[in-house]
Formats: sequence, structure tokens, C-alpha cells
Amino acid sequence: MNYSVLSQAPLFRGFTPEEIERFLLSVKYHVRNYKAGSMIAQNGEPVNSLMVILNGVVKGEMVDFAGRVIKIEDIPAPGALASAFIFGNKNKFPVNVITISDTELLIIDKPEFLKLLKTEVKILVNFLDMISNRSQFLSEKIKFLNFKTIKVKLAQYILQKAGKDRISVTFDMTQNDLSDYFGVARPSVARTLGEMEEEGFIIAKRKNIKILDRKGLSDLIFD
Amino acid sequence: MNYSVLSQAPLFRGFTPEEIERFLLSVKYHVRNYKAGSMIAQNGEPVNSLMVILNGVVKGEMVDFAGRVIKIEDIPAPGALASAFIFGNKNKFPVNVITISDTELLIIDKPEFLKLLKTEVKILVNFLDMISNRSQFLSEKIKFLNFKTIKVKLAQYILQKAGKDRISVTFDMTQNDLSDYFGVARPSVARTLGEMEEEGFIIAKRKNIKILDRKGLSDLIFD
DNA sequence: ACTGAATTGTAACATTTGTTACAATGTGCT
DNA sequence: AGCACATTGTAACAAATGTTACAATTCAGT
Repeated sequence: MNYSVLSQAPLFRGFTPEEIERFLLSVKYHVRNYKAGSMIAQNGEPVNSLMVILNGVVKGEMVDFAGRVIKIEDIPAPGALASAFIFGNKNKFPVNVITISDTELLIIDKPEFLKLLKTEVKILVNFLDMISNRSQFLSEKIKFLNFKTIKVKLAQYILQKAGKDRISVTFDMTQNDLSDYFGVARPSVARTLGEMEEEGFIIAKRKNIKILDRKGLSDLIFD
Repeated sequence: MNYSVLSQAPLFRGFTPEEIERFLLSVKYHVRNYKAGSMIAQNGEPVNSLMVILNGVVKGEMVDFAGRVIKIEDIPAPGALASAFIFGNKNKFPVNVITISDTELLIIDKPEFLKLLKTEVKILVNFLDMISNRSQFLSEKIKFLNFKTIKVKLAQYILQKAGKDRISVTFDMTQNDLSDYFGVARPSVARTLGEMEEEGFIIAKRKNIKILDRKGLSDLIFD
């Protein structure tokens, strides 16, 4: 077990690998391995353990009734899975969880995890922070998904990626992934990028975006 | 102070009014009153206290850059405000919070609240449940907002309101509120209800919906 | 019952996005 | 270099939703 990885995990923030090792001696847990592309959990399955990614990257995606997919997020090690669904009333996965790369999970069943929370206040506070952050992420996501045309989503995405200074941006997703992320159709992304280029806001060459009119872009968002 | 109201609050679930009174003696708090329609907090304002509604109803709504509004939810007493934003990294209101009726709030500042959480494990677990439920609500909301046409949203809304048996449903919102809730335009709601009537799924007379074809409605959702 | 305001129904038209299909370009491998 | 495959660009058309405007109906208060 790699305790130094765990000391980077939000749940164990502020603890040394030695302390974490001690914690894990006092609770039952197990470790499980998944190949890239396998499904760790399906939408609706019960959540009855804490799962921390020791190694690898997973993604969460929603599937609607017509089979369309929206990627919600990627979670790399040492993040936790479905931490906001261990407590509360509906202990079910809200998404499909699929490994992107080969993945190793630390699994602590709920009763054991509760013991840990009771004995270590600092872990409890860390956990509070984690699920609060989760809500905050979702809240942000709702804002992103709900409002706004594709053009505005792209403008926001580009500006956010560009930060204060950068004049050019490289997408780290394909248009296909982007369209999943936005919950729109792939050609719509391409078309919209084309329009934004025509309108002089950017120059778009595949994944490379050069920002020509930063003010114009933010006006798109704020009008 | 009405301790029996507080004993209904999720945070104090499982405690008697007497116990709650004792807790509140040990922390600093204050109570504040708002008239109906006043804004308790604005999107982006810092969250630095726990706020429990003692009396009244508030709503949270998001405003996009074009000024359009989406109602996120109503919170009646004895719910809590922004509980998922007390901890975590971004302690800011994600929505505007506006009173629907005259409202009375119990306010406990964060450091005092932390003391309370540390001393009473049961309150802490209650709080964990609350913010977990919050995530779960948002997760559901995302599913609702993100996928689906207006017709499917309405079908889902109607069926959910109808439960297992009811053959007729009465909306408790105006079409205008509904359109806010769905994040769509009001005439689109009316049009879609009209279409659903034409297609024989329902009979819609203003707020009164009679379900004619339950299976058809759920097929809409699940196709 | 009357009146003004709110709610609902409806229509015409504009805009956005989806769908499908295919061509063009890039990428990785041998 | 050449080939298979993924990615991107684009176009034509369909579907969904928005926008605006106005009429019909209901509601609340007098």
C-alpha cells in the first residue's frame, strides 16, 4: 500500500503516511484493481463504501433515457468516488463510473469508515470539506449546463482555460469529448467554433485556439 | 425561540427541544427577521454562518448573464440555507436567496457552529446527511435539467406528482414558475402541454392535468 | 357583478441545436 | 511512404425552443 499517495488524498490531508498507516490498521479495508475501460459502478447501484483512487483515472458519466451520454468529470488519484453518496438518504451512484486508465481502489465499507470518522475529528472535517466541495462543483456545473448557448459555453471554457494572460489555448479534449461535456452534439461544437472564428473572436485550428478579441468573448458571456 | 420547531430541523433530528435549548446555550447565535420578498443573500456573497429557517419559506434562484432566472428550489422552515457552502473551498452563495413569506432565521457563525459539531457527534452525522442530501438533490437536478426535451420534463414532473395511483394532478406553480423551474420559455410550456393533449397523453385544463395514458407518458421518458 | 391584474392559450416567425452524411485532415503504426 | 483509424470541417435539412404579440380566461378585491 502506498501511504504517501494517500497522504495527498483530500480525506487524509494533514496526516503523515505513518499516521495513515496507523489509521488503516484500525479499520478493515480492501484494495481492488480494474483494467482501463471497465465499469466500476453503474448508475443506481448502492454506495456502501468509501472508495479512494490509489492509482489511475476514472470518469463519471450520465446516460439519459435515449442513451445519450454526458461526461460529468474525470477523477484522478488520489480522489474519492461518490463520497457524497455514502451518507444521506439515497445511497446510490448517480452516474456510471468507468476507468480511463488502469485503476487501483482503496475500499472501506461504511460502518468501518464511520468508526474512522468518529475517532479522528480531522478526518471528519476533511470529509466535510470534500462533500461540500462536491456540492459546490455540482452547483457550478448546473450553472454551466443550464444557461447559455453553446457559443457562450465555449467562450467561458476558453477564457477560463486562458486565465488572465494567455493569448492561446490548447484543448485537452477532442471535440467529441467537449460535446459530451457540454451535453450537445459534436457538429454543433465545430459549427460554433467556426462561427466564433468568422465573427473574429478567435482563430480555431483544431485543438489550438488563438484569442483575438478577449473583450468580445467576455461580452458574449456577460451581455 | 421555538425549540420544538428546531427539533424538526434535519440538523437536530433525534434531539428533544430541551437538549437543543442546552446546545444553544453553549454557542453564540442570533435571530434575524426578513419581510416577504426580501433578499437574504446574493449570489457570490460569502457564507460564514449556518442559517436555519425558523419560520417562513425562502427560494433559491440562479440568474444568468442575460438576466434570465431559474428557480432552483423552495426551502421551508425548518430547513437550512447554503449548508453545503459553510465548509469546502468556495464559501459563497451559489444562488440568490429570497424570502417568499415573512421569514425568521437562526444564525450561528461558523466558528461557533464548528464547536457544536465537535461536541455533538450526532449533530455532526446529521450535518453529514444534510450536505450529502444536498449533493444528491443537485445531482438529480442536473439529470433533470440537462437531458430531455420540455415534453419529457413535463412527463416526468407530472408522473412524479401523480405517484403510483393518482389519475389527476394539480400543478402548484403557475406556468411561469414552471418555465423558470425548467429553465425554458413560458409559451414553450403551454405549447408542449397542448401537444401532449393532442397526442392523447393528458387533458390539460390550466393547472389541472388528467392523465389519460400513463404508460405513454413513461414511454416518453424511457424511450 | 365589475374591474384591473394575473394567468393561460395561441400563432407567426426567428434562432439554436440536432441529425445525418460525407469529405478533409491529422495520427500512429509498420 | 502507405495504410487504417480517429478527428475535424462542413453542409443540408429537421426538430426543438425562443421571441413577441395578442386574445381569452380566470382571479382578487371592491
